[in-house]
Amino acid sequence: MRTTIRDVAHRLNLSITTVSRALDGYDDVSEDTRKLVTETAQEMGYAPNRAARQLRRQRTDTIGYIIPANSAGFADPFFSEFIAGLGDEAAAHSYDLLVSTAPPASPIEQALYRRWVQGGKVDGMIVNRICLDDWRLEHLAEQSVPHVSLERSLSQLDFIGIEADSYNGFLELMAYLVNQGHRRIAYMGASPELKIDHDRYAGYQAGLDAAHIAENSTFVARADLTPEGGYQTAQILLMLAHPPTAIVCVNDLTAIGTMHAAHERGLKVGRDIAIAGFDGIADAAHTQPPLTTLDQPVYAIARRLVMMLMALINNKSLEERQVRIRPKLLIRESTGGRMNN
Amino acid sequence: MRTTIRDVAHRLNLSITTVSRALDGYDDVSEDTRKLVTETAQEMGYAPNRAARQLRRQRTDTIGYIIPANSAGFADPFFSEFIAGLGDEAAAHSYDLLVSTAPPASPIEQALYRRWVQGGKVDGMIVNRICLDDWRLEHLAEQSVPHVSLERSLSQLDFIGIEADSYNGFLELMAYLVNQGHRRIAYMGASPELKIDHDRYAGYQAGLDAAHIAENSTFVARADLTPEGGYQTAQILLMLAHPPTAIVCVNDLTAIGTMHAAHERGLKVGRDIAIAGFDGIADAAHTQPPLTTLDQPVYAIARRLVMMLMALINNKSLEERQVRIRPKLLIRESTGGRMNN
DNA sequence: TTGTAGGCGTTATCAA
DNA sequence: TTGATAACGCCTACAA
Repeated sequence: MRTTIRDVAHRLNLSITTVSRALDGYDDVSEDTRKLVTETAQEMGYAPNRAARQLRRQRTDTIGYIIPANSAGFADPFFSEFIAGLGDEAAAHSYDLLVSTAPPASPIEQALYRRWVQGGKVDGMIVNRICLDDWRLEHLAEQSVPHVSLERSLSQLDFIGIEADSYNGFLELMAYLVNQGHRRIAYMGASPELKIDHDRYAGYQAGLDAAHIAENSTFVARADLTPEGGYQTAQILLMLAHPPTAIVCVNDLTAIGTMHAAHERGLKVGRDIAIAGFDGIADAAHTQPPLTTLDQPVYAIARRLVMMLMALINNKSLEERQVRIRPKLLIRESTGGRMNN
Repeated sequence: MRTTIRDVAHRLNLSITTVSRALDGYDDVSEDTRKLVTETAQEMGYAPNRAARQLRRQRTDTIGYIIPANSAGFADPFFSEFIAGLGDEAAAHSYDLLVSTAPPASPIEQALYRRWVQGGKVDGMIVNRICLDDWRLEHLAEQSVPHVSLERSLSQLDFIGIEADSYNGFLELMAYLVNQGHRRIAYMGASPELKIDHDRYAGYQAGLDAAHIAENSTFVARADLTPEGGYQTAQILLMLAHPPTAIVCVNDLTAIGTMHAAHERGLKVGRDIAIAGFDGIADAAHTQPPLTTLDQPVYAIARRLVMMLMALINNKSLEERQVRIRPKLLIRESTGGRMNN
């Protein structure tokens, strides 16, 4: 049996009330008593039972995040960085982070939401990998569960969270490539239901438009955000009779796979073909050649999301309900340039 | 207010006892009642309050894992894969996974353990990145909290978990390199307190020994498991008057940084220098050139760890308390070979 | 400054 | 087959 507050109280011949208040820092307890209590509690290895506290306080001091894992054994550094950010910021508020994985829109995911949200296992949720039409956001809004998201859905009335300005990021990237002389630029995206694909594709199109280049449908391909998917799909693009001279990818992992495919066909990336990604994962700086990418501060974004969620949960006012972050174009050798970084 | 079991009972003019038992699948409740209850509960969106259930049952159906994050903004794909494995297997047992991050052996980490373990927030713990002398394992054993670990410490009396056979893996890798004609082989490790560094370094030494090569202390370097660290540290090795012709790295990220440094000095990896890693992260197959590595099935290991922990928590018997996994040598172009994969 | 007592929502024991 | 009732450990009005 673990030590409870009763044990501590009993040892000191005090009431549990006094012990409770001493430990919680109420000011209606004498300094001597407080000191005695905290020391004894420490010594006995007492820590308040979380379940009991939760039941009583009607809050869990826990937030939840479900990793949208499509395939078993996936491994996007984006998530380790994201989770590290969530965990660190949560810990800074003495909150815990509950994590699970579930394929998007699967029954597993729905069961999890039920268990966590209806069962009061979490006080709020973090959501990402948003779809244009996303049941999770609707569900959470309906249940009035505090939540923040990275990216927003179209149906969302009152969006609270952060979004990357993918559109303008891609526009900038496209302008850069056009400026380098590229006219045959391909887009390697992800599932078109994803908000990020939607935005980045739109940025791609706008970039073509601005340069008065007609869109070529054979230059639009979609993979699954993994290096493997990028590798496979890039092969198709590269086998075209008139292949592209540049490929912009929806994320870094896809770009890494794409580079691999290009190398394999004997192309020198950065000279024979330009390839760029999105995310700015740590690896991207160390690929060969280093990868041009639209860098977004994933760790900082995660922390900021938790800060926003904390405010929401505790009914604090939010200075900004919707934060827009412009990714930073890091030009490296994979697109031939050496302008910075 | 969320719907409670009372609401359901009230709506059906039944006692909460009956509702509880109907939902939990006891057989002393009539089929009609059960059907009625489950349907109504579903319709009302009832899910049992977790805190109350935990308090009553004295178990949380939750396991914990603390990511040993040394630096902010780290991002090792090892962890996303590991966490995905933990989450998936936990979910398969209807368990939840509580995650946090803390620098190893920091006060933050200790406070977390206190909150989770003493506070009964988790039923068991997963531990990895084991140090030769690891306070976490001692603490958990002392408190008799169920736990399993990836790797073991020296002080551990009764180790339950999985360990990679790093020693023999490195031995095999060294034999391969020697066989390729390498005599000047460097070791790029991590903190020597880590069990993985200890084992892999020992394997490196044994490999030298077997080939009757004297150890050269300038060929032993240590980084911090990141690409950045590998990059920095490799520069030192490569600037030696007589640099190594091969570098074996303690993990893939370090190897990626090392490759970067080599490229930067104009070396063609796989021809002018051989570089190998450990882990088998997905990226490793798509680096340029593809990275030779000792592949360990991280996702499967994570799942297996949770299975073992489940057995421990539920007092089931464990067929194997200590599992040893031999990593698989994947020879790719970064060491010049093309033998497989 | 300290103590008494009620209840958070469940599950389990016992009685009907 | 069902229902009343007592905990689980904690916090907090209220009383002393």
